Amino acid sequence: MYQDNNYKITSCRDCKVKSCAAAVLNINEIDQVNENSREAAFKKGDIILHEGSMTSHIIYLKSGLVKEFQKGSNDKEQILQIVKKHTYLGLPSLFGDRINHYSYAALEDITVCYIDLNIFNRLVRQNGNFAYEILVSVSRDSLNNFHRFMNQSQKKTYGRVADALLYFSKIIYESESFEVPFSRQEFADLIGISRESATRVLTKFKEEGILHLDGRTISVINPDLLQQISKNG
Amino acid sequence: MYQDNNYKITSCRDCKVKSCAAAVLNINEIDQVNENSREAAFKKGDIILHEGSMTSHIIYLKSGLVKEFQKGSNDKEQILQIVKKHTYLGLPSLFGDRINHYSYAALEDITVCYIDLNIFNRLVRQNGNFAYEILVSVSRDSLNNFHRFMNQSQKKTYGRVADALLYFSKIIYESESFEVPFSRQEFADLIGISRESATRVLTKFKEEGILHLDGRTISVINPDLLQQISKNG
DNA sequence: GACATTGTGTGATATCTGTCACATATATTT
DNA sequence: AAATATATGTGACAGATATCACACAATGTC
Repeated sequence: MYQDNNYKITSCRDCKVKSCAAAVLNINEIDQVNENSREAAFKKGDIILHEGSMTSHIIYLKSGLVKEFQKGSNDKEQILQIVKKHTYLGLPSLFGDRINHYSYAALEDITVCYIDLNIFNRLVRQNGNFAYEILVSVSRDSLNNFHRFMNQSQKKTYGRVADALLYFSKIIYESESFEVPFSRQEFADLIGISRESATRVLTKFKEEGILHLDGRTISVINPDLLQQISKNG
Repeated sequence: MYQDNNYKITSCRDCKVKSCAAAVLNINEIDQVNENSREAAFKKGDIILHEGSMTSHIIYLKSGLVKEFQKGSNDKEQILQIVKKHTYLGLPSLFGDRINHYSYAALEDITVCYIDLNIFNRLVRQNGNFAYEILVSVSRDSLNNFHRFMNQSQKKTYGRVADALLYFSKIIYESESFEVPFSRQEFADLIGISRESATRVLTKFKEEGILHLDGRTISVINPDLLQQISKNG
């Protein structure tokens, strides 16, 4: 569903997102970004970036939720993380081989900014505070990947499901009740188990009074117990 | 086994490791580092950093091999990666909460440099090229964690063992024949399987003529087949 | 060299989890 | 509203892998 206003140019000076580059850039630098960036809107389900593609622009997520994923060699989709607004997408790829290692898809209607790669690189080298911000961001990404790795490596199905629920509850939605933006299959892909196993564990948790289930809406009743299950594998 | 010359002060100006900070720092900056850093030697098996400790200094690995690991909640050791010389240890932790998330142990006799954290941070903000180098390093780390995660998530035992062998052969030792610096238990910890499974897969590979085994020395005979096994899970 | 300690190989078994099969529920289209 | 497609729940089963148990080898210690 392509729409005409999909690509509209706005001014970075007027951008209300103060957490982005603007916070540590001076007027001059912001204008540089402004002249070499554009805003774009995506509809729920749209693919923003496809793994394997070359990086030409940095993408900054202005609003909405995005899933970061990859298709394994066996064509199984593995979801790496859910990206919240005010985050740059795919930074590690930029400072590596410049090939995007992940795909990104919109989980809801979103807006992003495309920033020219050369400008971005120049700013990193020019503005130490900006570089530091980016370093913090990439570091967070690294630790996230590490966390996922440990989860996968040391936890069994129950622990992983518990972990995913806490992830949604505490980090993504910051609420005990939330609607998972995924089908059961996608939820399973997120934690690397089969759809059937995901279903079974969720109903088990429901039976044990740990949570309420109503379609894709989940209410965590006993987060402490979830925490314990997550911890003990 | 503590020894007197464990901590000896040398000059960064004279440091022969040109790949480190020195490459992108000017004389003035190098002197700053020099005044706030020191060299140290560790014996094989020594712990260099313990997970959970606060970060006060950056550690640069000058020579030798180091294993990066973490003990899970179930006390099971998970080895994250083998770190080669000319690498900073634990960067992501520095730009995050400043708590070391990993432990590091020397796999052989090594030397490291301790660099004052404040100096390091100042340099990042001051020298864009230095910041960029660090960004590349952290990005590599992030992608490595991601790679490990995908391996864990999508591969079964055989694929993981094959992958580990290729890792040793191609990345760590760059040779078909090498002595694994690990016990079978540690080798298993590296890829997140049981000791017994590790043994079984290795002997299976031996029977199939993929490799030679002589204690901890492994010779890869058929790397192509290993590659295929790794790829197909 | 004898002993203790630690590491390694290998079989038997239990458990966990993916796969298949199908019923039911929900969403979408006509 | 009926029909079709898609998503979800649930049982039966097979296969993979951890665990347990123990024999044997290697290594370190006295």
